[in-house]
Amino acid sequence: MTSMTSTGRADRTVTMREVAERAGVSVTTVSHVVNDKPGARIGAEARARVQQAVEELGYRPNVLAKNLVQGTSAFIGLVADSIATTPFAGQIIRGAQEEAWRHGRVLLVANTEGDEAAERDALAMMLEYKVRGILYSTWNHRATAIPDALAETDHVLVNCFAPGTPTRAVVPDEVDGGRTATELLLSQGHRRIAFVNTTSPSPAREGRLQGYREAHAALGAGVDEALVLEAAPEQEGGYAIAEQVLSLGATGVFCHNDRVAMGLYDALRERGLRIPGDMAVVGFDNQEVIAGHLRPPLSTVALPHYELGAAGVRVLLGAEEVEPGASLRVACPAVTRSSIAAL
Amino acid sequence: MTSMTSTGRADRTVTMREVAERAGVSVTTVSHVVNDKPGARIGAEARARVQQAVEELGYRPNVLAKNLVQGTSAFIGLVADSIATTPFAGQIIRGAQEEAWRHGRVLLVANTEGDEAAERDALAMMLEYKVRGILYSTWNHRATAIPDALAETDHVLVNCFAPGTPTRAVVPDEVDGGRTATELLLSQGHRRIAFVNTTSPSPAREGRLQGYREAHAALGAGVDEALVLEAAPEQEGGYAIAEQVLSLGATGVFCHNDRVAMGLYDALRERGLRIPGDMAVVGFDNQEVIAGHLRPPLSTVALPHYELGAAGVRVLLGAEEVEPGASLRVACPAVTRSSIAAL
DNA sequence: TTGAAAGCGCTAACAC
DNA sequence: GTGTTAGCGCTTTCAA
Repeated sequence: MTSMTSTGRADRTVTMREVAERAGVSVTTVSHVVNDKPGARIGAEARARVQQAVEELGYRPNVLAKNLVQGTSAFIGLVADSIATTPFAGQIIRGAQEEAWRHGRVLLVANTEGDEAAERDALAMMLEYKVRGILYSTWNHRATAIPDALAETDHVLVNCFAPGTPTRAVVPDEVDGGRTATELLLSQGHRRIAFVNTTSPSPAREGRLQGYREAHAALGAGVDEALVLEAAPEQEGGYAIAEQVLSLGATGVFCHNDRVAMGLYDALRERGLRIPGDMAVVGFDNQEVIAGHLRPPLSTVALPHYELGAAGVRVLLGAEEVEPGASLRVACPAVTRSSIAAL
Repeated sequence: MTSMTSTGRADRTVTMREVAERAGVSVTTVSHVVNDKPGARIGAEARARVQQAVEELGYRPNVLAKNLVQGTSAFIGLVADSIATTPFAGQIIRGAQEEAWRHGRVLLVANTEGDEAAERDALAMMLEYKVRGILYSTWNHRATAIPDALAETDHVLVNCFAPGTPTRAVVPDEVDGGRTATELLLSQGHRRIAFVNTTSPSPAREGRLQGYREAHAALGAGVDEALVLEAAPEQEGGYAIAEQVLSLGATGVFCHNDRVAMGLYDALRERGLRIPGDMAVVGFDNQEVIAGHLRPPLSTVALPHYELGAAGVRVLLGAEEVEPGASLRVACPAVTRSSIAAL
């Protein structure tokens, strides 16, 4: 047992040489045993002595030294523009983190909160740590310009894309999501489905609308363009749009996101209307705290953040193929709860 | 300019020796210039040549090599039990991340999602990277047992504590929080304040109740024990407890958390009651998506997750002093919105 | 089956 | 002012 300080820290760092000495073998042998080198003929007796020495000394290999000699690090960098604002970034990080781990890699995370200097510093740091590659992610799906430093290493964009560059990206399939959300309502017999889209231009806005149209088209049903509304993508927007939705005679609503749905819930309730009886509601995002706990729980479509992060790592490591300049589109699965009923 | 592959990766790694050669100086000189060594007498001319060479070659120092020779790494490990379940863990990570950065350190994050094997692996990994120390955190404030491997390096607990050990911890000040929440109501003249506590035993449960009592005591006001209720710490619990709160003749409620408050909102609204007119409501946690957007926006008390992470780093680095076995208590600030009105 | 030795990229004496 | 040199802890030929 090594001695400890009052706060419990082991004060000496055990090296391979010490293990070798105690086991009475060379460092080469220790290296072979510790790394379980295939094709290394080590006597059972020597191996045992090494293992015992490792145990007794509490030896931990120094990965930094190993990386240095091998010329490769196991690091993957992830720069996120915001881990504060939403729980979304957390899921991207988690997905990347776990997938990296599965491949024996370690994630170096930096959040820039949109600050350019912070971003530059973060990238420099990652490059100095000789990362295997960098994942550049944004919390909301959008087009972005990529910083120059990224070019110094392999990189993949996550939840964003850089039009007109050869950069590979992994993004949510908004069209698929819009279609899925609409189908949730169509499949229950609804035919007058209002779509409360967001007012801010974005891939989500265009994509989900297209999905809404496609879902109708697939059924040979037409879309009454009057049913396509717009509101600020927040509770307040959903609350304010209720009147219009009602006046249009819709029996179901597809909201741009869960927060809009939450606001709509409030407005409907104030009018004494019931969900899903008087109005079926579908959200988007699957923001747990909201969707899972509204009354009634909200049926919605999930933004696949975890999967985005995980796929990003796979693309970076070449485990998943994506053409230069292309985007891998990840499906947005339906999450059925109880805010929809058959018409 | 170094040549690039189709995906934009620089394919060669430039070393200090190459910079030295191109600048026509020794590596020592390069090292001095690059690190801006204090007390290094370098001629203006040589310095300029080095800087130019660095620029032209696109040289990036190899931190791993530097760490190796200096015997110290700039890594700090953070193991979190859950970055998935709540947005809270994200804030702890962010706080730790940014504070570490301020001290020139890099955070190595691992999330275990409660899995023991994952935790063991994560700790082993961090130890192998020769971290300066480890932050061990949980998403909710609670007592915890600490894994043996932690003893191998300096460590600090964040949002949890290990009773009966010399481990230092950083936790939210629940008593302060409970007092703050109660005072929000008391200061508006409310005297019959119901407290919907959680049913699960925890520091939060005991602490907030104590704070509730202290706030009353400070005013010389007694506490009617009948006003202290309990409910499952979720929307559903808040919804179900409404009847009791009302029957007690309370004019204000302090809810164990924002989700309980959200459920209570629903129940009050169903009865045609208005907030804050008919009932003033205070939550706890300051869970943005909820508290900031309920109708009316919820006054609450914030759990200082960011600050917990940041303080953890400071304690670990010795920038903030904490006795072995002691806990640093971080205040829970009030966040005033519009769910309270003067009586 | 095992060991000696070179060297990864860098820093830090110490010499010039 | 600037260069030489000896490692940091490890892997990896190559030889024994």
